[in-house]
Amino acid sequence: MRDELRERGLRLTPQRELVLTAVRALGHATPEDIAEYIHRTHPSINLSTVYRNLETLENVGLVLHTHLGHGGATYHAAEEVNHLHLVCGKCGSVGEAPIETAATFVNALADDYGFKTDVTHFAVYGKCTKCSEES
Amino acid sequence: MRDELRERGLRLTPQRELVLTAVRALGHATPEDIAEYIHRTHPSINLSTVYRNLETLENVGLVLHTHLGHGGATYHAAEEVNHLHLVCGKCGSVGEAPIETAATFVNALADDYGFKTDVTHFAVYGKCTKCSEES
DNA sequence: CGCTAAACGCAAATCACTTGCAATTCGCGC
DNA sequence: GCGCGAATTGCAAGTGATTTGCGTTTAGCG
Repeated sequence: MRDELRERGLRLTPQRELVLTAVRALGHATPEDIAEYIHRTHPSINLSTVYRNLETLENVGLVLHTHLGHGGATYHAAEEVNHLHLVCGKCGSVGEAPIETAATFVNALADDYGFKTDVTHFAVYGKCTKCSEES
Repeated sequence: MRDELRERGLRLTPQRELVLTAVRALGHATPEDIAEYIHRTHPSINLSTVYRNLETLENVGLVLHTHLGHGGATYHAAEEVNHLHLVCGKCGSVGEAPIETAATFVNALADDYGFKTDVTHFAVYGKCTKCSEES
């Protein structure tokens, strides 16, 4: 990590390391979640520092974000993002499905429209099993 | 339209009609776009009125919204939403593809995970033809 | 060590909506 | 037609999430 940063003239600060650790520990996490998590052990870290570091780490490629709901983005460690997100519009739950499920769909878009899909960046929206049964 | 509204105890105000007209005229439009469009002919309409009417019209089923980018939602007339949205993360362009393209994908999610996908609500994210060629 | 650009903390600013409220107006009933 | 109550509007203030300006601190090359 230190090297990946230094290559781009960036520094490895304690705060930056904490943000990455938090992202890795939390899975799907909003900037707020991440800040709160870090606060438990390091109360002095500033929310804007968390935002700035998420951006930096994303540029370097160590984390990335996905849009799961109407609200804000959620961040993931780069090596963890190997699934689709299935967001339920009713109960808000976030399910997962292997990327391969979308393989033929992605290929069709590539072949017919020249569009290279990044299926992990946006959520797949709909209704989960539970909510479908209920209503 | 008047009737669809009245059935629910709602009124047909000039502003409400303007909002629907604007949505139909604009295609993919943010609330801001819609307000601006209406402002050209009716400068006195308030932004919050636009937001409130979009919500109302959405409840009635005359319009609906989709999440295309990092920013806000974009609204469509209900009868126009018969396509997927292909959002380019680089140039921001919004392409379209017929819903059927996703049919097998949607079925796979339904069969394997019991998840009922609404493919129009969120965008498909990736890189468009042009941007793929360039970089 | 010393220095300088990168990164921080903090407070204020911005953005995209949302809400409270008093004034207006639609549209059913007379 | 006219009145009246509830729906709707305009305006201004309020949120929640994120960004930005800036003076201070600090990582890390030399």
